[in-house]
Amino acid sequence: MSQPLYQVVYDEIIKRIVDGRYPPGNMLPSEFDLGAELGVSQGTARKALTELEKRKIVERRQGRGTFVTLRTPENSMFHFFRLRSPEGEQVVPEPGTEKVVRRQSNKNERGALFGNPRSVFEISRTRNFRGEPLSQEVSVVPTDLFPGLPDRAPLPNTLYVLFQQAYSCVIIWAEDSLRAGVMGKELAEDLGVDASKPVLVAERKSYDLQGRVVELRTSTFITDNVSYSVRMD
Amino acid sequence: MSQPLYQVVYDEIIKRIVDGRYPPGNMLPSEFDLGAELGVSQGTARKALTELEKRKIVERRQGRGTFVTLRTPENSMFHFFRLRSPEGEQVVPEPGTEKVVRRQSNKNERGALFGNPRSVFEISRTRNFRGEPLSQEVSVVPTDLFPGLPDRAPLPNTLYVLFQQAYSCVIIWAEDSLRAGVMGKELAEDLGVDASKPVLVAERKSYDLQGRVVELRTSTFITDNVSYSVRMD
DNA sequence: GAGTGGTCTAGACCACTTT
DNA sequence: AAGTGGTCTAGACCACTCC
Repeated sequence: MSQPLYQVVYDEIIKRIVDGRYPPGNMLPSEFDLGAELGVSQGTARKALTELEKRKIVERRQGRGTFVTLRTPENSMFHFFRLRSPEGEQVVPEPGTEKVVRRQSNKNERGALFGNPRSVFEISRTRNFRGEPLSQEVSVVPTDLFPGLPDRAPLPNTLYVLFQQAYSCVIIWAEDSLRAGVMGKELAEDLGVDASKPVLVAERKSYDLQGRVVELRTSTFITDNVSYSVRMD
Repeated sequence: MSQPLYQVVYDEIIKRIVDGRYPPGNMLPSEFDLGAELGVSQGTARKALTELEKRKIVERRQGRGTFVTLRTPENSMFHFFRLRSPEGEQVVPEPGTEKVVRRQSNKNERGALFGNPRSVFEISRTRNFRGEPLSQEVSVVPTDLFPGLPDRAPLPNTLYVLFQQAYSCVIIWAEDSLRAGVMGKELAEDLGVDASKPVLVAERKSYDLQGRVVELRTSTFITDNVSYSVRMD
């Protein structure tokens, strides 16, 4: 066989999630039913489901069933927002300002984003933590994938929840590139801090279920009271 | 049963690696032999081995066998050194200066490191990339775990290879806490750059096979020509 | 050809959740 | 009690590596 059977089952389930047959939060058929339907044994269906669980595409609970993962503010924060307080706790930032504009993409954005879009939405937001300025985040997404997005302002704290629930676009992984920099004059005014302040700059590419790059994000963090936590294993 | 059988098998294999019965690079018994010896089926032995492979404790290759992972400069770099060039390639730094001293631990180190050591080695090193200063790294390890370490100077580029091969201490995961900062006067002199330069500071805790914190490391990176890459999934 | 890991099956029983 | 995922077994065959 060119492709393992469990891979075929895996792909088929992804397809059904993408096309809406298994909507977010819904229960999938049992291992036996899925196996019977697709003509494989329970063990093979199980292996596909285990793989899907590892990538957090489904959630399984003994005695209950297997469910399509529903992005919530909690799990979205936990997976994609890596700031921790000095005590090691997850930082839950307070929303600050927000601005959404439609504009032409630049060459870099056009090359990186799915569909080489000429038109993008730019979502700029600031956040605070314990009353102090914490960050600015600028997300750039293709307008094609997210029609009417500016009308939804104010946007939720966690964009990826909106992407899944309103646009059936599920971010499953992302890559950050981190550098040190200085705040800069423009941003310093926005956040009300000194322009020479050192900041942590994170450039992110976000990938969805179908492997498409659907968001480019540049985050600027003030790391006086928080740190960006990375686990390597 | 209180503990799954495959977990018992997993723990037993770890034990055998730690006590030297399965030395680094050596081949383990086959799934069948391992199962027979421990009184479980091949499938159960397999599940334990798969778990060990996921955590990179063993490597498996079809037709060859299962081997205790041997830390090499290559895989050590790949797993624990996250700097990438602008083109996205792994950065291979050039060694700079090196200094190893024995000193008393401070309260923080004593509390965090395994065995609450009063005596530690401090390994300070600088690195360059493409001829430019890149980083300073200061590692702190208990003297008890690494006797005679200063005599081994110059140390290899990748400490973790030495830890495994000379001290049977296998680092399997680590956690970095990242912040932005400024270089500072002292370090600026060492590296020959401006003291006000923004830098990326990474504080690391490294854990070995037995779950012990065996190293605290503070790295200071100049991110003019590199970025610290993080994959979230 | 012998030995290894990789895939797949069929069936059993356990642990947990819901009705 | 019924239905789910979790563990475990025994056995088959395939794909790959090495001798």
